[in-house]
Amino acid sequence: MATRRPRERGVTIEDVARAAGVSRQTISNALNAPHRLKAETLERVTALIEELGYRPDQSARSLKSGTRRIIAYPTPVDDPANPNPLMGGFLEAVVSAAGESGYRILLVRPRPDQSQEQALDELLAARTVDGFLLSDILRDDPRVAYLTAEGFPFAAFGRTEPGQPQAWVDVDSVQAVVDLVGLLADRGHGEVAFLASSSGQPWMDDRRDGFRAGVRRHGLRGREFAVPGDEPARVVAATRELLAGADRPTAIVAGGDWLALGVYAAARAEGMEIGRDVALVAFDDLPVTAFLQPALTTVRLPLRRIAEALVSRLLRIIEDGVTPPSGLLLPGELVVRPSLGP
Amino acid sequence: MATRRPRERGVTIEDVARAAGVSRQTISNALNAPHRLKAETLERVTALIEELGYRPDQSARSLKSGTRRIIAYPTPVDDPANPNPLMGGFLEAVVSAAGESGYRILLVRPRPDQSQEQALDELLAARTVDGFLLSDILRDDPRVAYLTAEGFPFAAFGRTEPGQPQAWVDVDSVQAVVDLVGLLADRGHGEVAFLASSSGQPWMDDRRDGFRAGVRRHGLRGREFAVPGDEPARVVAATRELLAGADRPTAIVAGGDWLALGVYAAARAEGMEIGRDVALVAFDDLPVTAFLQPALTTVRLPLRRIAEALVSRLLRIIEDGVTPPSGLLLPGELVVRPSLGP
DNA sequence: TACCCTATATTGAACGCTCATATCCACCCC
DNA sequence: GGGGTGGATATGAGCGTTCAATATAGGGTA
Repeated sequence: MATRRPRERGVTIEDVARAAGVSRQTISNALNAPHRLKAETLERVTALIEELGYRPDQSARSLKSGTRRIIAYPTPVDDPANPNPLMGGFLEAVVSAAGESGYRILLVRPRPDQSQEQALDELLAARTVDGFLLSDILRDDPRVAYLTAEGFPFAAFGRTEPGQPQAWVDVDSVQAVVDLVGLLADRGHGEVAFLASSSGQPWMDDRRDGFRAGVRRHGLRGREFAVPGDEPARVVAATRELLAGADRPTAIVAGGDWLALGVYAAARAEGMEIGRDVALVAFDDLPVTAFLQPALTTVRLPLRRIAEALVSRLLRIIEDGVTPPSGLLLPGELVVRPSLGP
Repeated sequence: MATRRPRERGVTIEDVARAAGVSRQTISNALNAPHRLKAETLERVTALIEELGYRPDQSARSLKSGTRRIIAYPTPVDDPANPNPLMGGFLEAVVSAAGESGYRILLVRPRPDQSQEQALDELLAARTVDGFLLSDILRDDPRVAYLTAEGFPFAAFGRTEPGQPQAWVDVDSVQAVVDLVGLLADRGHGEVAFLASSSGQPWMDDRRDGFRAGVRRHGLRGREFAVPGDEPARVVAATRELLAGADRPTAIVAGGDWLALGVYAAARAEGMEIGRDVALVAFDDLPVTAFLQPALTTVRLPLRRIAEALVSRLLRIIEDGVTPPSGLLLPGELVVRPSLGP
């Protein structure tokens, strides 16, 4: 471990107290309980705090109060071949929502030699953070199990198991896909296909379930195709096969916009036109799809609301010790565009 | 402010000391200066630490040592119409690189009523972090000016001014674009156009400079077009105009892959084919471009190396007080694909 | 034997803050 | 005038750690 230069100490509460001719506690009160001070004292002290640029040391405050005002977010591993373009926006929303309440977001990632639980444990045991925000929740997620066992505050983007704290927020993907299928049924499609990637993203299951439910509800004939992996070449190849087949569906529900991009490419290669020869609907509303012609009908995730709900639920647990009795399911927003056909 | 339940205190150094029948300091040494203990004692204490699950409280440690082992990263504002899909990968690389040395990344964002400097100041004055990692550096960036004035450690992804600390890392975009233009010159193009967005991203200037230098070097005729903003519709419209014009260029250098997406769409609309009717090269290597046909020639950013260099420079400053004498310019990686033409 | 040096372990203080408690003072009531 | 009341401020302690200073023993050296 390298030599560490202790950082030059800043102005402390003692400095301000001396300068103001009052005690430490009065300064502390000026910041934490202003109503306890005489108006005149408060004004004088506040001016002095401002002038000296005093800010309470976060570590000292934390040590005493046991509270860090920091939330940890284990960053999902980002597949370089299919990065999540919504990550930036989601993080931004989370950081803003947390910031409103004076909390900050700490990014975490297990070291190569560490399990996910170990990485969480390190923060938890060292009392570095007040709670965790989890995303990309798996069935039987080990992180959820661990935090539940420790009784440590967390909120999850994605559903937790029945026995666990229901501090989750999720998008009602099932309903959203049912609605998408409904749009297709309205336009007279009878033969629809679902395109999934088999690379095991947890959310794909819900979307598939939504497809099945939608097909059943509207009495359509539904088939399911799995693309092995997310690489564009494979997606395009698999989709071309689907489009070139004899029993070609009249409409495709893609499990995500990323897959839909492959459908556009495949259709072009096969000399077909989306919206005319085959209808296409998808999920995620990735901004890049705005370059597609015709524009893609898809489902937009309410990222801002998700972030706000996650943070507010987590803070309820941290600050008031109240765990929500049930999860929160937010609706996806249908964005109807011409790929749906006439 | 809401009532705060102090978190249940964990096992402290005192607990371990009592259990081991030694003093606090011995436990502290076992972790921070193991060589000072007799082998036998060390073993016994280490086992006990493990058994009791003791982890030094980060706040207490910070309070005493003045060091936080946390680096702040002000999250760039993400334009929802053109989010940065590389953000996730960059953050991941930064988090990993910092994690290697035991540092964590704290995300920051000014509150609506705050300036950027104020947001930094809040962390700096409250001694919440040891240093800053900045990206999207502007000319005369106020954050750089502020941190320089405070003498506070920072490293920047993007160049700082001559008078300021040269703790920056950047991609040699100028050289990369010169190389791109070289590729076009090799293939006999004489009439090339540069497509920039005028929404003021700081990196666009370098790319434009690279274009100018490349054109000069290779004796080509170069024109420049500015797209007003990043919205796909505008990009496509502007590009169509360019392609439909009488003096259409034979090759286009797009200032970024995002703009190149618009060129593909425009070419299709105009009945042209990229690589045959017009050559196209761009910058960023966004993963989505893998769906484009023909594939795009572009420049890949060495994000992992950038992240590692940034973190190692920052830690040098924080831990050893050594500011690098000059910035680090990393080469972009040319990725040649068929959009370049035969 | 006296002295110093090294290896190992302990003790007291301090980091900067906030909590709980104590003090002071003016005022009011009977 | 004794005693209570309440507002404003001060004091002491302690959060969990590490640093500096100090103790103790054993061994080598003069």
